[in-house]
Amino acid sequence: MGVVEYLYGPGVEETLDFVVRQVVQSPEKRVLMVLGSCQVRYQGRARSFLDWGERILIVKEDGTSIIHQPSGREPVNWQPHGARATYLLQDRLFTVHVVHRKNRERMAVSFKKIEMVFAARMDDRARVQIVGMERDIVDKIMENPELIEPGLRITQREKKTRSGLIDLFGYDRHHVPVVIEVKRSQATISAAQQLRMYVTDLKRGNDKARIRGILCTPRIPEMVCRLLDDYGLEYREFGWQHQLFDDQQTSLEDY
Amino acid sequence: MGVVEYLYGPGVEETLDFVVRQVVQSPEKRVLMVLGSCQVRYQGRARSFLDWGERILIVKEDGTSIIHQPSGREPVNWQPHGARATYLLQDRLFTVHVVHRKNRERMAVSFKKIEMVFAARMDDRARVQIVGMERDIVDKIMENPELIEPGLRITQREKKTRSGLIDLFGYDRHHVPVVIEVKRSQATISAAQQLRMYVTDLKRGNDKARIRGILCTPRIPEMVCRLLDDYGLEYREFGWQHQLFDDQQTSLEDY
DNA sequence: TTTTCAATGTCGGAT
DNA sequence: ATCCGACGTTGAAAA
Repeated sequence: MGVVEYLYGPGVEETLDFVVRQVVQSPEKRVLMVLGSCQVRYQGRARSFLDWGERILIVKEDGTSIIHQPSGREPVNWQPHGARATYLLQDRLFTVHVVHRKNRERMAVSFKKIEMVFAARMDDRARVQIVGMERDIVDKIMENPELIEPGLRITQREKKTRSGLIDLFGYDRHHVPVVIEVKRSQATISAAQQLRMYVTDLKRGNDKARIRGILCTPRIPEMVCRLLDDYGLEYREFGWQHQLFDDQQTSLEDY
Repeated sequence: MGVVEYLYGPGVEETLDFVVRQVVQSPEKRVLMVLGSCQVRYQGRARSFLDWGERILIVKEDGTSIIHQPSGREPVNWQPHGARATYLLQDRLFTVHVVHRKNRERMAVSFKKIEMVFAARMDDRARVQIVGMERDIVDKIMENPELIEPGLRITQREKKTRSGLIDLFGYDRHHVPVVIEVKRSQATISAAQQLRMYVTDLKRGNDKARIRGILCTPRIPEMVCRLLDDYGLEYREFGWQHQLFDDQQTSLEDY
């Protein structure tokens, strides 16, 4: 990080001065972090109030603002990118107003005590590379349709229907049309319905036509299974962990 | 915050020593934050790699670990609560291994340069109070069904069917059964399907029975509207912003 | 811009 | 523990 400026245990005036100098008036974008005791109000899609407590506030370069409590993955309050933060003293509290004009939302964070504040220019041009998403599973099936069943031919990917995009479309060994819907994690009721709708759509104007629907997913709850049955649809167990590579178990044991 | 200890620009050995003393061996749970240049690997439900860049790592009291880039609301890598962090030097890198045994997942963060590291005991017992969630809208309709239409009577909330819980159930002014599905934000295709399934379920064994289905939502896309039409279902515009209180616009204008 | 759908979704509640 | 649905979901891709 090119520059990291910070204050340890500053007063509210000192904090405001620091933020104005290091973030607001800085020629380069900076990420701001504040640790301290604060209260949070939010108004927008909903409305919320969070009483005093010790938290971490981060205001990012793109306006994203998040407030983290000492536990939990999700920020307790936030504004997404595109928001704008302004800083001021209000009733002897260091207050950050984060306004998202486009979304018509705003959040106000008021600190009565600041343990630490710091501003950093962060250089990060890397983007995370992920393997194991739905796209990868679809790729794998395209490549080798026999993974689903012998004789299966895939002819289209992301085939359009009136009700959305079909993941995979093709014909089985008896030339019966097959619709395949892929889910990377446990099958849901909604996935079953989605598949059903695709099949129904394709049958339009030819109601007695035989069209198979297959839901490919690593796991399926009882209820979803019943639903598929009711709709005359099928299910294939298909998890990327077994298909894409199978070294997960051993390497996890290392710890 | 009772205690906030920190180091500015420490070396990797110094960092490890600090973390062991302040976090691992601390009798009280602490939240750890590290700013610096790191690389991240993840393996579990999927697999990912993130090349060098300047980021913020937070390891919370409950094991939650998140890595934030200088923009975006979502952590670029993370582990949810229940994970456990261990700290070590590896190839002259300060490395944090976060392992989630239950989920069979792990994440490794390696720092080559640390700008700042600090550990804080955070006291936060407050929980956010939110108004404007689906529950609140359902409450409002329960209280005054006329908001939906004159003569409507609600008799059941969270009525069970074979395919799930119906938000609201009752009878209209002509004693026709009505199923109401509430969505706090824009209606989705899946919501329309859900409602349809509820109505179908209730008709079971009495297929010609008239049962109305109403989707209550503040906004509905064209396609969902068509779907509802196809299924013989209805839609009522119902946004909590107008119904629960109506001072949002004026107060947002203040900024 | 709007719509649609995936996500290492996370989280809470109910069974 | 599994299952189910909401979320101030966010984010990306396509229309």
